[in-house]
Amino acid sequence: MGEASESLNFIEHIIEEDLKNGYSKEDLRFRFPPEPNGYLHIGHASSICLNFGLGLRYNAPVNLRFDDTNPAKEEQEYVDAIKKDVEWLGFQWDTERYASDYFQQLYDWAVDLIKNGKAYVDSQSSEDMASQKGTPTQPGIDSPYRNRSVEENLALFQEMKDGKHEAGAHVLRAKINMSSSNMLMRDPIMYRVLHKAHHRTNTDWCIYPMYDWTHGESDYIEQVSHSLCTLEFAMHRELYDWFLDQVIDKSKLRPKQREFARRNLSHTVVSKRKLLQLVESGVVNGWDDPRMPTISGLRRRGYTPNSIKNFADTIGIAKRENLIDVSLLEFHAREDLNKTAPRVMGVLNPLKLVITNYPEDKEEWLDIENNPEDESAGSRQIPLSREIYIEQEDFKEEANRKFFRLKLGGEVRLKSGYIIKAESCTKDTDGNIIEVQCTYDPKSKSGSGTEESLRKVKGTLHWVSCKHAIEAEVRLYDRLFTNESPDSQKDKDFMEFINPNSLEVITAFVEPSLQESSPGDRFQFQRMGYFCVDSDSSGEKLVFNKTVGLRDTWAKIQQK
RNA sequence: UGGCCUAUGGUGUAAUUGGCAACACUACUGGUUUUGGUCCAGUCAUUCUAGGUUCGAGUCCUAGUAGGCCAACCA
Repeated sequence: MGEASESLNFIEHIIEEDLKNGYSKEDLRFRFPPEPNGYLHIGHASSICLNFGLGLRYNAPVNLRFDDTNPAKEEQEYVDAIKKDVEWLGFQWDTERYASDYFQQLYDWAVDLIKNGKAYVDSQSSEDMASQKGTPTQPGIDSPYRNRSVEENLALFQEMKDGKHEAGAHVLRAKINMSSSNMLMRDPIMYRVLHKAHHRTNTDWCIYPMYDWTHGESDYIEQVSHSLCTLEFAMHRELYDWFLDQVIDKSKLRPKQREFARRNLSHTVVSKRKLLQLVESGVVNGWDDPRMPTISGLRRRGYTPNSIKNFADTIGIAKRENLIDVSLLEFHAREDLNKTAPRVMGVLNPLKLVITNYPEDKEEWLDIENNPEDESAGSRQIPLSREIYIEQEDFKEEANRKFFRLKLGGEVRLKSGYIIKAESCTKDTDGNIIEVQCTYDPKSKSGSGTEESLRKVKGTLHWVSCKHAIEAEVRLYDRLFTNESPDSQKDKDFMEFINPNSLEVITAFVEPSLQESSPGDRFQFQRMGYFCVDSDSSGEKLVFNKTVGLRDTWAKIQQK
């Protein structure tokens, strides 16, 4: 596949530069390193596309590595969900790894560090250690335990490992520099005691390594060439390199960490912690609620893997702050679905329409194309009878010239059917229109080739035959937050911006062919938008999620 | 008061490394259309500011300004 444009992002420039300076292409290796403490979201999708995209571009292996060093938060459920999401996006990892695979190696290296006087056991409370840490503008002070003997450190660390100490009693710290301008270099913790079962190693360990000690060494073990992470880890790079220096064998490849800005999406939050909060507070119905910006939520909403990958490619990768408008994500959904989603008829807000000159007992099946964008999609038949449903907003008693739809005395075409003319309408006692009476021109049948069928009328309506229609639940979604950047408002919690109307459930009428649909199927409801069969759907009761509406020029005209 | 990072249309990303600021989205104009969809054509920028180097600066230099990040036994 030739890229239309050959513009490179800054990460690719770095790799190209490395290649130019003697790096062998065979040495390139990447990794996607999620922590299994939540579901993946659209921001992760961007990172997945970056890392796996690099793998594809350079024909290099990409590992899926679970950063599972904190059994207090991590669960197998998340591991499974993450694997499913990456696979669904269409990527294949080289090997499945776990940081926990390296616990023994990490431990052995830690012992080496102690022997080399590069690490020590600190036996203070976390409060005491925090108070000694200093501030960004003031240096910290040394721990009273900083100069313990190697023998004592070794013995204590062994006891920690053997479970002889309570959580919090001791930690292993790297001995670096308590007055570094980088707070992370002020003797960072490498290990803490934690009497918690781990989802993979169970109770084998009661000390667990910290992120900084684990991540770079894991990259080194896997011989990852370029370790890409988000900007908030930029300050960690110095420590990443320091830890690497302690164990590196010069004959092996030295991984390098580079940082990119996380992608923020408007009108939502992209943070596992905040998404968890939405789930636990019941604002949404789970991680895969179609309103969630999680990969599983987008999948259930009806997004395709392609739409998400194209989105990620389009927004690219850089180092500056950003807030990507959700309309760009929606564009990619439409773009992909337009080419692939079969068109069907579905009336969301039904208004009954009677064709008074259409025989009472007559019904006919009309040919209709499945997708005008895809000839090979073929056609199907839909039933017409004397009584049909049209969309409420498609009829007005009177309207100006800009209204192309049905009005009294006006004509309109029923999609793939006949031209009808509105003669009269019926209202209830409140003045609401409850029925429209029309006549049709029997010679105007679509595709019949008659002079009448070739007549141009301005409007075309979608419709379904009353007696053939099937009822379906349709879930309409709106943005989850009313603010475009809910979590960056000063003095306001993001929960204050929740849109109370983000979900609307209605009963619609859809064409009978949809009876055969199954969960995950995606359709375009003609003139309305893209819809996806929900996992709650069954033969008894069809349930559709609205993925995204069609572009609506008419709505814009009305606004003026 | 310290350190690190970043500034290009309303939004996101480019710019052959000093040579006509490009692509996509959004918005707005028109055209086509049996989806007010799709498709097609067009419009929308003092590259944060001020100086400097240069025939030539988004790119290099100097000084500012603005924003983000950094003190969890989280990752």
